[in-house]
Amino acid sequence: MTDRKAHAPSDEANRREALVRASARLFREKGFKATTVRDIAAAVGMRSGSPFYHFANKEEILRAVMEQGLKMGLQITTDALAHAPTAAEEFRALVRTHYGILHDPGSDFIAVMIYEWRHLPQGDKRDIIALKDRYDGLWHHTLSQLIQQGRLGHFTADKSLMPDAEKTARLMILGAINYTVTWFKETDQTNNPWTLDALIERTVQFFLRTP
Amino acid sequence: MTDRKAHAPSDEANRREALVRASARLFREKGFKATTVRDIAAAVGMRSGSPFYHFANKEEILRAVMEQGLKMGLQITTDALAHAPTAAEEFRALVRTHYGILHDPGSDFIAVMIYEWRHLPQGDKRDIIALKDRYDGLWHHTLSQLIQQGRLGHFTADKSLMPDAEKTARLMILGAINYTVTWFKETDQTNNPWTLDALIERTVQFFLRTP
DNA sequence: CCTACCGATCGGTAGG
DNA sequence: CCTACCGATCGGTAGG
Repeated sequence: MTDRKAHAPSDEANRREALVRASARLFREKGFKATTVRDIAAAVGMRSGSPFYHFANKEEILRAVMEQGLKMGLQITTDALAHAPTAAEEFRALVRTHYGILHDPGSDFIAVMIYEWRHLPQGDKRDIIALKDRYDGLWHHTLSQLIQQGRLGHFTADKSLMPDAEKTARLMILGAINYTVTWFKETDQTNNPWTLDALIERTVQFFLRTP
Repeated sequence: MTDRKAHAPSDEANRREALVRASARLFREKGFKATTVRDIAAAVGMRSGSPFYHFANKEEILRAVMEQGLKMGLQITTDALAHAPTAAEEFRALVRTHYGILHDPGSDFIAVMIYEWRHLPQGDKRDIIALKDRYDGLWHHTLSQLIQQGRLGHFTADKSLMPDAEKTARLMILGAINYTVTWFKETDQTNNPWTLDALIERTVQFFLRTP
């Protein structure tokens, strides 16, 4: 019954998806401005004008990269949290998952968001920020508990002196992890002590106080 | 005796300096690739071809921005450390000075280094890294003492389990501070609790354990 | 440091 | 999704 000559809707979606993934990798490697539409087209075997069949302009691709990154990030983080029995285990899951989002192969979307934020058109920023706020909410939930348990940060006992303790902790911890996009490269070298697993372990040990 | 028609060497140096400062601001605002040589020339009142009298190409300007930023950073940090009587006071001075390097008005050089590192030609990277290593050395000196005093990070008592404790602490703390270039904007709004001074205070309180 | 300019490249489009 | 193309812009240079 299906017309074999017509493309199924999923075909078009697949090509679009391929463009987004290739763009994410190129944007991360070379930057948004230094990546040409011709680079993107070539990466998926198209001619130079064809990406504009799927996207109105280059900025639309950037938006799609960030949107997909945040939606995937929200999904896998929610899943990871579901299996954590304690706040400390939640924290470990958050750190591990966030590092994965930044450094797993083929996962360039959030790194692009960090580096190329200023090239996103103003109007699109609002939508992306709304997604990012949901992601921050997951961290907020866990960090609040850990602070009340006195397991995060060297704040003074008097809570009134540090009303933004959770926000401070969140900005510092996520900042430290996000900044690894500028220097961390996983290598296959034997004896390299800075594997991704080691980085996760050291990060947790540095920030989380054992009771 | 001086020929009044000839430019003194300092005139040329002043124009070069103006180009570097204007470029730093533009590179930070728009990015290296999105900033045109015409933008830079216009910012100092030159015509489009004239920056090439001072620099061989656009990348040379980027290199000058980073080099000047690190040299200035080394200078003011060394000065700030000279007046700190204890390791804890050194830490406070390092945090305060580093935030100043990132957020003081007219101080865009290191922010550009963070964002535009990949656009620096390979050969230039080595020289800049050498300067950066000297800067890291200042932090290393202070952080090592604080770790031995047990005032930094939640490492286990057994030191052998965390041989890279100082490096971990340095990467996490400098990462957290450097990442503020992506979100921190000083505003004049009354009642805004996130002034630069508050950020410095919260950062120190978060990372440094009071004995 | 300016004038005048060049070759290359880029994002995007019309028509199929 | 391709072919063929355009207007605009860009880094950089020659000659003064």
